[in-house]
Amino acid sequence: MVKRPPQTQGERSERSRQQILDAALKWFSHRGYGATSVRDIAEEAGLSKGNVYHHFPDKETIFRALLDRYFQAMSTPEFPFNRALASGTFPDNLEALGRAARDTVRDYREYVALIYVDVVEFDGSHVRKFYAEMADRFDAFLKEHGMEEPLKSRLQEGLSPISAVMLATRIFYNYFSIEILFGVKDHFGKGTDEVVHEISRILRHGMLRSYVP
Amino acid sequence: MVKRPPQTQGERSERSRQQILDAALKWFSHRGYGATSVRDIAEEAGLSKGNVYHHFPDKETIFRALLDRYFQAMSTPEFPFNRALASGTFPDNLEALGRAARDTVRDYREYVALIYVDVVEFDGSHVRKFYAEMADRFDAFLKEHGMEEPLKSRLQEGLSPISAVMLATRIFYNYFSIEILFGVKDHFGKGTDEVVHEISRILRHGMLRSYVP
DNA sequence: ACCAACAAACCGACCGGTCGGCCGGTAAAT
DNA sequence: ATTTACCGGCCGACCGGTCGGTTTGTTGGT
Repeated sequence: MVKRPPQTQGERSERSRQQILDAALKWFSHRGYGATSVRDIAEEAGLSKGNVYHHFPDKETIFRALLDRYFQAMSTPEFPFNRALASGTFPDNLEALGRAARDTVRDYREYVALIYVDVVEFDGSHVRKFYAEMADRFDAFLKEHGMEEPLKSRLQEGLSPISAVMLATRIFYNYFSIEILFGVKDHFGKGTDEVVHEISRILRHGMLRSYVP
Repeated sequence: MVKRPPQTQGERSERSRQQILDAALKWFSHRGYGATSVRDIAEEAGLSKGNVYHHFPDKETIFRALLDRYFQAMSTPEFPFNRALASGTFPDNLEALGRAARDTVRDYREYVALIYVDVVEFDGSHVRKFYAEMADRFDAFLKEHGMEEPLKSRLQEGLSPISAVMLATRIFYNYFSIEILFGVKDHFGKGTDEVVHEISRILRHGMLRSYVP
């Protein structure tokens, strides 16, 4: 006697919803929004087109739901990059942040592609808020973890902790976006680990030889 | 008696070609490849759809021609960023490079959007080569301008000039892509000029206070 | 009995690409 | 200098097929 899960209506409904979102993520991230048809999504999800419209009012709502999924995931403490940021002392953990950025882009590459889709086809209207609030989120994060003051005392005179963290975050995310999304291995002309180490060194101590003032 | 330019066939043909490319750039960069119709392009160019197919064998060739246009422009010495790189001493001219990156993204924002389109809808197949060869291009550029050795002697032990230039280039381009393409002003939480200055400082001397070893 | 979950038929608009043919510029033949 | 033959630029109709969204109807859990 197999234990058939009874599967209530609510469970079935939620399951279909997620199937639709998963299918839409796959298509939107590989063909863009406008070129993806609701038929493609329905077929990929194993449901009828009518059913898709039963769960979502229209195509754009599906797209927005996917970006919400992503931004919500990025805001939890369990998010790999946030874990890396919280578990070490910045900027001593720059190499770990680099690896976390790589893992993030690798695991969420389809969502990152969605950002490009939004910038092109929606003028960035769905992602703008997220990027505009990024600095404030890092600020709150540093304060919550009691990192701001100790970090500030280690930084160069007049350098804000937020700028330092933002800079490191952006360069690592950008590097691995090109490696993973663009499909370009070693575009700095050398291996990934070496690049992460070199970037970390430069961010910590600069590219110029130290000079005695 | 108005001096009507006689306009030979060849001139007319070239003019139509450019009108098609300009129209295609506008649509591809705002709606993506798949969601842009050849009718849109023809209408925007003031030509018939049949005529578009007289000048280009198919839709994808138009897209490729646009990316070629862009990459060709970026490879000339007259390109603003290349001029800035050639006209100062790296990394003393980081602020100038930052401004050149801003001007570039501003002037070529539609082409930058095309890169996102290619990554999403063509898996990056048309832009991959350009990014894969970027480090080599910078290497050749530095050698041609006799910058490599003097720069190397100023850099930290074991730091390659290419990595230094690549890092600076990527972070500035990325910063202004978010500002201009994503439409997010001051996403580091402070004004643009200040960010460029802060990034330049960090790249040159690091974020950490100097220490006596 | 009722309503959520689903499928399928359907709508008008639009898709990329092709086609036949018109028209004016170009050049060889006269 | 004129005629004639040709060619490239160009147009609009047309092809089979697909689009986002709606409507209608069936099924099955509650």
